[in-house]
Amino acid sequence: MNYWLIKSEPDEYSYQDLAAEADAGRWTGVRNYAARNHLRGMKKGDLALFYHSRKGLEVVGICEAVKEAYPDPTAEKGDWSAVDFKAIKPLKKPVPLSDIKAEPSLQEMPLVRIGRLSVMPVTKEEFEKVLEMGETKHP
DNA sequence: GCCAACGTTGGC
DNA sequence: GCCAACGTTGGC
Repeated sequence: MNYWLIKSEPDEYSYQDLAAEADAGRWTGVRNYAARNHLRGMKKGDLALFYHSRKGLEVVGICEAVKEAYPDPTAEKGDWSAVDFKAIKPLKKPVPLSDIKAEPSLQEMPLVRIGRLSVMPVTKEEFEKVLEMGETKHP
């Protein structure tokens, strides 16, 4: 079991959009090699924090990988990957980036260190700490 | 809207 | 193969 954090601009694809999907939502559009390689490392059943970038700037919910990396159908050329996720549960209280930056145990997260990375691994400890800050128990 | 950080591209 | 220039992302 691995843990991840995925980012999306809520104007493009929000957690609410993912939660509204009948089955699972397709995570496409990654055009960054580091992020793509992380996508390919995901296994079915892995859990991910869903973060709203640009607008919101907060972790809003938890989702689960239900289909492992496959060729991104939105990529006209190049070697890119997509992963399917389903929403598990929203956080009772979204955890803003400012709180993550203020939490000493979360300073090593790529979210804090490498702002532009859109898919990143997080440790079990980091994952659970964010859930605790969002007052949601481990699903 | 601006600017910093990072990745990618292209000239040499 | 190096490095400068450019483009994109994302926080502020």
